[in-house]
Amino acid sequence: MNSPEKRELILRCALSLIIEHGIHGTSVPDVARRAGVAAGTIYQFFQSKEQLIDTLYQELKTSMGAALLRGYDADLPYEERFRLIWKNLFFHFIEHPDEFRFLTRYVDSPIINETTRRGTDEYKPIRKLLREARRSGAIRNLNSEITLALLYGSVISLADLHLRGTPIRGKVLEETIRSCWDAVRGSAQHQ
Amino acid sequence: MNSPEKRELILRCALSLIIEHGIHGTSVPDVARRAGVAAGTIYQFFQSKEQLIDTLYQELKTSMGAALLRGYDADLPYEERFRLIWKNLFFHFIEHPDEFRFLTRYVDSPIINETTRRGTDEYKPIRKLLREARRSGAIRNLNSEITLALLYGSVISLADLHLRGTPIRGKVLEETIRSCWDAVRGSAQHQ
Amino acid sequence: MNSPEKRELILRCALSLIIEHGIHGTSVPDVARRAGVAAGTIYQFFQSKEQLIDTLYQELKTSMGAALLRGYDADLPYEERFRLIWKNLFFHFIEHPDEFRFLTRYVDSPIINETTRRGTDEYKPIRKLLREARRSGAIRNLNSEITLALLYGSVISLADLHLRGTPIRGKVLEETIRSCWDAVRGSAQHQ
Amino acid sequence: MNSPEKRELILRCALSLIIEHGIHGTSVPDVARRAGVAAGTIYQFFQSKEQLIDTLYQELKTSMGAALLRGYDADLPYEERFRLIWKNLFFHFIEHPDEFRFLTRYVDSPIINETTRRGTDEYKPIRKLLREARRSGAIRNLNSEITLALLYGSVISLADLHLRGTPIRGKVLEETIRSCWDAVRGSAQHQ
DNA sequence: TATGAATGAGGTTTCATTCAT
DNA sequence: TATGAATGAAACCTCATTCAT
Repeated sequence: MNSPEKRELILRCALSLIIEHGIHGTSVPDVARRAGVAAGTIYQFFQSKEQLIDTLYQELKTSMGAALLRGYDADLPYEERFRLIWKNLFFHFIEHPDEFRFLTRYVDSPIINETTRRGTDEYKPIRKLLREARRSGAIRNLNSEITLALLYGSVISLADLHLRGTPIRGKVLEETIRSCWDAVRGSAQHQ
Repeated sequence: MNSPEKRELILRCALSLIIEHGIHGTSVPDVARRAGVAAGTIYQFFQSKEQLIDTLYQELKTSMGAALLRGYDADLPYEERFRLIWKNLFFHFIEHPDEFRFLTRYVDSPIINETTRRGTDEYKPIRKLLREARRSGAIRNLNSEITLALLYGSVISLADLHLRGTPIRGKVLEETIRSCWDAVRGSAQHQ
Repeated sequence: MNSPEKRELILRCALSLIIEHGIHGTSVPDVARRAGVAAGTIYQFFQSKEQLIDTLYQELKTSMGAALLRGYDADLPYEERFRLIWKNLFFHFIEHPDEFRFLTRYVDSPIINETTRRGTDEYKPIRKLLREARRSGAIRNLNSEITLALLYGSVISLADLHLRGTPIRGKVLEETIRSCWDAVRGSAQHQ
Repeated sequence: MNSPEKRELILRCALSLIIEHGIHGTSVPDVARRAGVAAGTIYQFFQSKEQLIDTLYQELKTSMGAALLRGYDADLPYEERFRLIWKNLFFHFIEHPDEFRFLTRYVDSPIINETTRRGTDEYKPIRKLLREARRSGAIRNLNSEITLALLYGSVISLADLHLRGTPIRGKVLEETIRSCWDAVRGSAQHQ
């Protein structure tokens, strides 16, 4: 196993342990044991436990940011783009539950470095989309930050519900997305 | 200062420290120092640090549950009731930012006892309201769990936004609530 | 309840708790709870936990010393006196198991004050008896300290056995005492 | 220094400190200091202070059990076997005073795990010897448990006396052993 | 580069003791 | 005199981190 693979393995094992027992309940030797390496080896890749967690946070956020824009096409109608992003985020979350839990649980944690948390703005393209749509009158005349919060909040909330055992798929999923779109669009004209 | 007051003080100091430094970053002596008592005194009121945190969680959840239904009147139209609850929750959160942060940050934390977390169902009256409204055709034909998630998720998300510096009040607040109501109501008939 | 009675109650409760959980496992509040007094009250009678235990040790040793000589009569033959003392000690121990356990378990404990442990010599009359008997040729020609150790060791050992469930009474007890007497007397002439 | 050696060192240092200051008066850092290791190191070898003490008890009991039977030969006459065992135990105790103190002081302590205390029966071969000797008429017709208690009690008692400054050796030792043998043998026939 | 035994600072918790009531 | 809440020193123990191998 080469170095990048080992690094990834350590991060994955840290993630699963943290989801199970919390950051506080996960020791470096625990991570080492699950990854099948020595505790010291972890310090070949990460300066400290904190930095490992920071790195994990960054990578998961980047991964989410990439998923967000999968198949994005600026030529599609606003509603289609909204639906695409909503679904990209939703499916990314429910297909990677540990990443979802980690990102939402620790987003505000003092354990995550302030600069890491700010990091890059994963939602930049969405902000742009929302600003354009608003200007064009395609969606409700609301501050884009608010619209983004409504969008993001609804996905988080429903992914959580799904993972807790209320399945959201098929027609229910479609109706749910329509509901979110109604919130965003308001009584604005259709494109 | 009598005993219940001291107990409350300890809980309040624990809350503020946990918001600042996380549970992990808050030691019992830290809490004691801020509360102006000896470390041992905390163990007069709580069996352990864990139980202190559990108690905090329970009390904040109960307090939120009470705020939720302030002024609730089953004779009001559905939309009014929805607006009332939305605002109750929103104002409770933005007026008690630490409680808000604590409840949302640690809802899923392994630090919170499983039985404590389940506890009583604060949202029971809302579930009932949503079920009735759905049956009567006043809102979108969506599983009440989903509607509740949309409602709760939007409040969380917007309270968070507000506390991060994007003020939501006045007309913006009204439009935001209308947006959430649109999501819930869908194309259903007005009452 | 007057003061001396309360003092005795505290000592008795301390004794029973110490036998159950050890000195280390018995806290002053524990003793207070069992005695039905406040923790602070114990400090009206004893300067410290250590001094309470010292006092307990002293009183139990004095009580044992008194039991030892019950019915002693210097005019009796040596064997009779030996039998009397052996039985006095044996019955005192098996009738007061907690006192027995405490005295034997903590005789050498660093918890007991050195001066307390030395204290008065409970065995003085016995030493005298053994010296006389030895001089008179009635018992084996062995250092009285050794004879005393043999006597005391055998009682301890058999009281322990009895309390652990091997009953020593009736003819068995008689034969056992005879055995001890044989050890002490040796091939010396009968009186 | 390799691991087993370090483990043994820790046990030996714990033993000497416990004899000096009691279990309660011996802290884990104390043991670490005397052993020249860090406090945390002790937890590499033992799960807890309690388990360290349990282990110590077990090892000393095993060591005593081994000493007991040194040179044992079932072909020797009963008296010789009795003398051998008596001396084995006596010399083991006076040559390892700390082990002797520890074993006798804590045999009944609630600190020692119940299962540890029961453990293996170190005296099994002696019980067998005593039963045989009794059946063959070589010793007094007394329950073997009682005879064992007399034997064990006398050794304990005399080792204690010796260690307190009354030397028992040479002719005195011989006479003392004869005394114990007289107690056991009674008026039974010589072999 | 990888190991894992060792470290020791710092955590939680206990409990003998005090003192205002 | 009696109380028991409060104290805070000191206990046990964990675990992020280091470093000789």
